[in-house]
Amino acid sequence: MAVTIRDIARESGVSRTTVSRVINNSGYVKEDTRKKVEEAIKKLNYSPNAIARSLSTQKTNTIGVVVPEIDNPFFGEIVRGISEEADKAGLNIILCNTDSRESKELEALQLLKEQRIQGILITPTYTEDAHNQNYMKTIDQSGVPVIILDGFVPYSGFNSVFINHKKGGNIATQTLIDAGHKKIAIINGDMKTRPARERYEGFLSALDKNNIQRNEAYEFYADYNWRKSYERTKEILTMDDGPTAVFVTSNMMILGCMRALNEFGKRMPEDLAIIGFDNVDMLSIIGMKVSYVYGPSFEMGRRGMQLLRQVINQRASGQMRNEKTILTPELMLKGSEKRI
Amino acid sequence: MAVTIRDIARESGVSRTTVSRVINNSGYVKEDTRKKVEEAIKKLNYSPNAIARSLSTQKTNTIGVVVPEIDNPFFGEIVRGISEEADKAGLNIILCNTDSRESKELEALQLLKEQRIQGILITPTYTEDAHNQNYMKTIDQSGVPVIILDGFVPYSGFNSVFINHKKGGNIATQTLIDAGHKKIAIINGDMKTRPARERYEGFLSALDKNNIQRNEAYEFYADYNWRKSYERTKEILTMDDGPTAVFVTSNMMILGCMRALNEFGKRMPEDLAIIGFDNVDMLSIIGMKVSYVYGPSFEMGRRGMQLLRQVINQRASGQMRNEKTILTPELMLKGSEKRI
DNA sequence: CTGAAAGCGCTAACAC
DNA sequence: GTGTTAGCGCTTTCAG
Repeated sequence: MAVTIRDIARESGVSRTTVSRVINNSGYVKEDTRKKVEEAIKKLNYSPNAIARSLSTQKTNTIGVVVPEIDNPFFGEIVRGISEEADKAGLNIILCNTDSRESKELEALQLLKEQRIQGILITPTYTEDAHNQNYMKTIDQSGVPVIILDGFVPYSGFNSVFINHKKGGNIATQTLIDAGHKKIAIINGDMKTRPARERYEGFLSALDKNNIQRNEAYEFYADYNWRKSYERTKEILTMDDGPTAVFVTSNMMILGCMRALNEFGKRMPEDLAIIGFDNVDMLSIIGMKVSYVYGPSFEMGRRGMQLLRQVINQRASGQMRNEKTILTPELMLKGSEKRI
Repeated sequence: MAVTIRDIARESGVSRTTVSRVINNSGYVKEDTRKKVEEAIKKLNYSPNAIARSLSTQKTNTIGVVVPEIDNPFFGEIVRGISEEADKAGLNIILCNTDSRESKELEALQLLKEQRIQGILITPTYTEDAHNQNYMKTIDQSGVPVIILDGFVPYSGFNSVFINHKKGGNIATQTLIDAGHKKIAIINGDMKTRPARERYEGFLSALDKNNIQRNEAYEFYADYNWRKSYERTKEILTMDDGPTAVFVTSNMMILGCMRALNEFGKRMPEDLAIIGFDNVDMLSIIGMKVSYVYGPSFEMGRRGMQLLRQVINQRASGQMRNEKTILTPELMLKGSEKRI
């Protein structure tokens, strides 16, 4: 059915070996024969079979990417970063979306293993039990490098790229302090997750450094969920002796916060100063100038892919180091953090 | 290096064929031998080589997905829809992101062809010249079904899934009319693109049906760009005898429109009634209740994948029909369309 | 410079 | 029920 290297060989009157040579630009081949072969290729509209090649060379030039929700721009940006870097290296991407479900994550891992990919980049779903993690460990040790992107605490044994959430939390909080605030609240995500814990640490360390007493009444949790953040913000707005500023630690939660402000007819920073985390540039577009600390998702994808390539090469030369890349978030000031 | 079917055969004292049978659950195999084989598989931690299988069966169980910008949630949702449906059918996805560049689109197509994927789902980049389109035609005719998602006018010969943009434009405009508006503007995207053209048609047809005179002074273009839409909206707000309502035909453009309203301290629908297109639910979250016509991106992905499976089956049985699925957008009312 | 031959890991008639 | 054998389409020694 499909035209193979054999057909090209026949058509151009050479051996399959020679055809292979011109396709891969390897070894010597007389200019004349090369011409003939190339003509045959064009004539028969031949395109090499990557599957057969992979089987023969034991290299698929394919990597696996596993994310929890591809329609969240945070992950979309990661994937774009990976893709950009993968293109440069001529690597294909098999994408697996897990809907944040452990079971699908495991399936994805198994599938990728069968596809004999050269490496895996994964943003793991938060999970209490260690099953998937162990499986990833097994894969990694069996020779397929696994790179963790923005993973949770337990994933410490892997090559990985992290965002420095603690630093980010620190920057955010310090920014509020620098603007003159002393009564500072936090609306944080699920403390079982790494980003939430670390952002919280950064928050505390900034308070501490500035000799501001920690106030538990100002510490809220909203589970990365906009509805809950909306509720928490309403609480804040109706407190006696409430905070003058609040650090809202994720993109979805800042939306809920804005909703509450709108509903109460409150303005920032006059009524409440705000600083966010993640990319909420969209709010700037519509004219709501919310300052935030940007967690570089695109960059994380790029660096993850670079790290993967590096690890592949290292292992090829028998090394087995453990690499961590840590990215520092960037402060984006828009005015919402200013002093009352 | 890696453990193969041969090792399992040796370990369990049967032939490779038998091992293959238990792996694929095909043919008869005595319960006893099955046990033995399964144990060996577990013991040696064997995982079948999908590449070898693909070569042997001439089926990769993989499809290609080509999108212009994976970090735009519109495409993220499409991919999620595809992914969900692909999982059901046990198909893998090779993802190609083109950054809206023709050249990368072509590369992606070539690459996918070499990977011997079973079909392609593509949201084509708008392009003046027909080169990529012809290439896709060639691929399609060579036996690899190509499905177009939300494509432009020229892609009429392909199996495809479209959103009924005309209907959407009509619904949006009719909604404004029903709310009592007669002076209705449109801020539209690039008229070289299919969605813009069709939404415009729908806009006109609604006016026409209600005997409202078309007013060219109320027709604006902003190229799917929020900045331009911001500028156009400012123009609208400062017009003598300006419109009382405006249909803004894309998600990014509605953001620019909101910016202008905010800046001018104008309210909707009192000062200007608004209706949007695409998914702008995020605005609702923060408390800006903008009505819109939702173009079902997730659904488009799902249906595209379903269509692909159907086409694959049809062709296997020698048929070659041309299928089009057309999805009707859904009206999401939030109040911004109400009468002055 | 070019070709013969073996092999990558698996499946699928076909025979036993 | 199970094994033998012949590929799938390509690369890669090794000879020549």
